[in-house]
Amino acid sequence: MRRACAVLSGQGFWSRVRHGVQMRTSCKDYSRPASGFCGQDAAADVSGLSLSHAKRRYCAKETICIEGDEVEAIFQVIDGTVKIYKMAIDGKRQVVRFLKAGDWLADIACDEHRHTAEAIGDVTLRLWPKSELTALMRRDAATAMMMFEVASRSLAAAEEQLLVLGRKSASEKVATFLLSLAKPPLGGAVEAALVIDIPMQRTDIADYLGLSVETVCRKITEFARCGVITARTATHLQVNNIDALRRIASTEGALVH
Amino acid sequence: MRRACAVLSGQGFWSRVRHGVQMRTSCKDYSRPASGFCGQDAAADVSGLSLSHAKRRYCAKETICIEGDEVEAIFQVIDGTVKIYKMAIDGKRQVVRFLKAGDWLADIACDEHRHTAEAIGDVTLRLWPKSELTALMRRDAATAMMMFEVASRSLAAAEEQLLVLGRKSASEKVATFLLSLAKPPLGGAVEAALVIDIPMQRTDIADYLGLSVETVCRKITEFARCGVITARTATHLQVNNIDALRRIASTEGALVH
DNA sequence: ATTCTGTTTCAGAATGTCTCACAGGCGTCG
DNA sequence: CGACGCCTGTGAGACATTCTGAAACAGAAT
Repeated sequence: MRRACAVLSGQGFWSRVRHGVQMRTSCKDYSRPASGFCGQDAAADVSGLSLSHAKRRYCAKETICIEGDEVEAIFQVIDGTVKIYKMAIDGKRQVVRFLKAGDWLADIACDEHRHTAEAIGDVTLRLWPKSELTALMRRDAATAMMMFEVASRSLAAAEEQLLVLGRKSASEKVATFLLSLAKPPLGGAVEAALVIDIPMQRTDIADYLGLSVETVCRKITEFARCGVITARTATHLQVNNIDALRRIASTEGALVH
Repeated sequence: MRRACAVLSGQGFWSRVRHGVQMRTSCKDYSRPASGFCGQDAAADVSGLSLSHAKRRYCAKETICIEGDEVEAIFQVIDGTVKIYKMAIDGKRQVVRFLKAGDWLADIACDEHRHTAEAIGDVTLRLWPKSELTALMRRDAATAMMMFEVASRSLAAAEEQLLVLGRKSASEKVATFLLSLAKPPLGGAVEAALVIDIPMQRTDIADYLGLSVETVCRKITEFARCGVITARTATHLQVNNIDALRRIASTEGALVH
């Protein structure tokens, strides 16, 4: 049903990257300033690896890698948001997670990508050839340790999401999701008049939370009606009462019934 | 509601382990032969670590570690099954995964346990002090690499489970679960007259699949009525038609209805 | 400005799952 | 031995969410 993939296979991946060839077409110009910071997390810097590695820009909706393809590269998001999803054979889709600046996609342990990655909006990535990183990990304990921590963080997030998917109601799911976006990106940013930016579409949110698009829309509208949030635009919400949102996110089943 | 935990805190953990003191009481005798193999996976052996490390037996329903407690040890399951779960503040429970022989629980990257671990039936673990393993990982790339692979495997399993929880129906969930148990433990074991052993209770399965106990029971009965499986006892099911089970597990939404 | 495409929202009907209640089997314990 | 608790299995009704189809709406392209 939704399959638009499986068009471009994994051959010649690196040559395409190095020569800057677009894997998908119809891109705009890259006039934005390139934000040069590399990861918000200190531990996210690869000590042993030269940071001069291939940076690559992807434009909105461009596919970065496809589930089932051979893993040739590991990447870290420098700027933008990437969605990672899996598809069941019957077309059902599950967004596994969203990657923000600083996050890694490190499928090194398997030969095939376990998910499809797609750019939401324009995205800048730093790419590392799998073979190179693997070799480095084998001889440099610090790098291996760092990658272990990357994997552990992903695991913690995935397990947190299991609780959300398995045991939370639609309201709780949406509230939890909004809260996860409401986290100030880095220090500062107090509670008052918190405006959150939602780069992904409602469809993606639905597939991330295991809901239908309609339910996601409805719940957001519902929160707005209660005054908990104010919808400025579809992509910008203002959180008026973050405590109420927190209550909805976790205690609903216990208190409200 | 279900909280029986938080009784025993993490202090003196290692002394209890080394002296073989039971964390919970009322245990039966340990008359079973101790199966001495360590992990079914070649990669699961820690090359640099002495295998003479503390082995510890836990009896059925004994708590191994508690969510929120300080992480003092990493363990590998030698024999038996362990369930790993998280609790929401309102008492909702989500079983994150079940650990079989050879599986690891390696929460090293964080200071606090992200989940509670509890023995299902009697269990034998091999325990490694966190500090020791961390130190070894820092100086031995092979160990760090191995732990990275352990974390990656867990991540792959968790992400697979996200798809199950988020996008599968009750029938699909239960069928998928039964199939995961039906995997022959190690080579051999052909299709014909496959009998699967279910060590965990219906409640645990329900909390693993994000269903109610009743639904789990109902679906298993349903499969039995269709002749796909035969229920010998509650803990032993015979799979008569594994292909039908596979169909139910993945294509139901697409074909039927 | 106008068309086009895709997103967001809405409402009613259909359905799946949960909740609540209870019965039977089994082992434990007094 | 019977009482009790725990786990499993079953039924009927209530509820939440999805499905279906349709209508506004926005942004991009023409």
